[in-house]
Amino acid sequence: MRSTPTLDDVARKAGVSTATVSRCLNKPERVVKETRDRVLRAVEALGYTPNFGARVMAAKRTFTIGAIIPTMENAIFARGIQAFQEELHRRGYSLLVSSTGYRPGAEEEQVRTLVGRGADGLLLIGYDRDPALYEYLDRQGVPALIAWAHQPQIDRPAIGFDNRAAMAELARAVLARGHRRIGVISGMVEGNDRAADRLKGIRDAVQAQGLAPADLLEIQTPYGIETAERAMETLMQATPRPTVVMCGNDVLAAGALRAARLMGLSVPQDVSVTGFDDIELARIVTPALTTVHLPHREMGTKAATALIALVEGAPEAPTAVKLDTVVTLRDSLGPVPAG
Amino acid sequence: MRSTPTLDDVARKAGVSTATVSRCLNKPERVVKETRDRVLRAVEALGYTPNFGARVMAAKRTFTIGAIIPTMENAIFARGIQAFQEELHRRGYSLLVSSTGYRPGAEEEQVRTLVGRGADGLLLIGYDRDPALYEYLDRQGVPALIAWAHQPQIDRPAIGFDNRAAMAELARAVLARGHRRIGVISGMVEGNDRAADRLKGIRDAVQAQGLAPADLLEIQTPYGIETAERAMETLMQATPRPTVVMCGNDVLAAGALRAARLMGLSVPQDVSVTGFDDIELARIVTPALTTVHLPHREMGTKAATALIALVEGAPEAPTAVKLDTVVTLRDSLGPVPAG
DNA sequence: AAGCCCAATGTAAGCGCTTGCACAGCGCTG
DNA sequence: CAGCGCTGTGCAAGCGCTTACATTGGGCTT
Repeated sequence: MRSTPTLDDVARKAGVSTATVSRCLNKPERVVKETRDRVLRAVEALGYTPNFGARVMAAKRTFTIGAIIPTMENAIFARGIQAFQEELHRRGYSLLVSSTGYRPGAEEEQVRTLVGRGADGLLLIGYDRDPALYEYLDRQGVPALIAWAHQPQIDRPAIGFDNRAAMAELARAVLARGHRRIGVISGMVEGNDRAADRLKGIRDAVQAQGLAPADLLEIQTPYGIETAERAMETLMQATPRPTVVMCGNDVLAAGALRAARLMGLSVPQDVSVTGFDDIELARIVTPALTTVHLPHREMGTKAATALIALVEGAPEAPTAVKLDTVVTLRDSLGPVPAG
Repeated sequence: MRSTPTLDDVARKAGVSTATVSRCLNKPERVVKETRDRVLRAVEALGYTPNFGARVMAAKRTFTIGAIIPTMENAIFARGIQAFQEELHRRGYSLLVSSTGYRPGAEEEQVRTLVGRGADGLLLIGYDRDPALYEYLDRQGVPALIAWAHQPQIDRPAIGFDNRAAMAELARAVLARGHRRIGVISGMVEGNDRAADRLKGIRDAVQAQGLAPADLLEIQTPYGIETAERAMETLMQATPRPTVVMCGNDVLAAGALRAARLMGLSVPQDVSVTGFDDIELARIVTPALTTVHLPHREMGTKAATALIALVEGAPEAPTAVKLDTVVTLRDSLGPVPAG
């Protein structure tokens, strides 16, 4: 049984040294065409594939990027990561994915694992994490790009959306329709700056309107249809009842919509509902969701480009990039009900 | 600047040899507790992480599994892969993901890339592919597990569902409600045995009922809400109009539902609609979808276990595993309309 | 024609880890 | 109490590749 051919085998077959073979494969321009052809023919004949481990060890590069996300089950991550992977692949990199399931502490462990595996760069979600982790990455010399968030005042390479401003804009649209009693179903904000920012955005707009914080009925709940249904039920029992429920994302909004239907409330006649993200779901539910559109695919693609630039030590360090969001009005938001 | 600690550093700090440290990490039972504790303390203190490349090279294992899926944007893959990754992580493996976007030929290239990167095993979707690819994998000694499909007559490790039987069962439920004029919106069957099997399942049931194939109005279309809407419009223009439209998956069904609404048809009074997969969507749309529930998470988890067993050369080669599916009746399927 | 430079290639030193083998020290057996 | 088998540890040889540095030899310059 002959085992997989090595560089040595190729070198011997082509009658050159291993160094030359290696150069042929990595910096072809440093080898004269004639030699190169001979080597490449030998590579072909032997069906040689470089041994990944050895290459990593010697070159200290893996052409692998790691991404740590909360979960692939949320369409927004799935979509962004999909685009990210496609672009990475186009550029010759592979993607190692890992998920935390929103478990605190899980991220740190995964960062270590991925760095240990030699990931050349990391894609991380949001800013919120132990500063020690950032130090660790700096010390290891592994560049990290923050995605799905954008905070210009923080000096870290990032690409994302201004969740706070976007949600504030949506809230203004809500206020403009006369709503003053506002229910909020937010995701858990701890360790999730996107959720926190969205909540802040609502408060910003409400305050700017001169309303008291008490006019805001806030509930925090883990993401999920069912949890949102429970939250909606609670909200609808308040007196006076909110005339609109703003949700931290579309999934929560879908749950709210469902709960409303089960309670016999029609949307938007009895109560309005808004979402955030504009995933496919938003257009499918009845009534269609008023939400904020986020260009997830564009973000994924640009994240790949930026991270590769970082990894390859591009001259100009990419900094915080903000992607535009669009408040998208659909049927789930109506004027405040009479009475 | 001190760089990353190595095995040597740990060994020196703990006052043992590198061999002992290595054993502590890999086969703890071969080291006496006292020594082990000392070593682990040193590991902790130094913040040591094994160097991946070196480990791969010495051990000839990467502890990396590759998965090639059509796209993460479909919830069924996202969910299954999420569970797959979680289990892999639990067992000390990492996941390299790659997607084909249903592009023919893309898979072969990705298989080569992943094998080149030293993936210890591969997760592939469905059976349908060039036999040369299987040969290549066999030659390279890289085990592959087929997921999301199950064909007992093919002797390959696989884990999935009997799409054909499951769809046939759903079709029988449809027929039992009196429907005889059946529209079908299927995914593209070429190179997609899941889609093909589901279509066959419908035909099986219809034939068993003694109906003519012409009673089936079939349309194939790429997966997507919009494409399904177009297909639904076409179907609804047929005379006589189908009284039920069976869709290849829930996403297509969601599109069909939407098109029906836009055409002013109510479901299930004017026309019934069924889906397949039972993703979240199915419970959210109005009316809720009658569909076939597939245990995607369970499949992902079991796939991880099975693939690791394969990789680690477990004595009993796992073979084709079939997971149970459940026809789930909801409001979108009603009796055949009168008249 | 000697001397130089440079391009093309070879030599060999690791990279950090795993693991087969050797060895020391112990408690038993006979 | 010699001899044995075990267990726990150390020694050191690679694993296959990249790359700094050394070597070679042809074409120029002067």
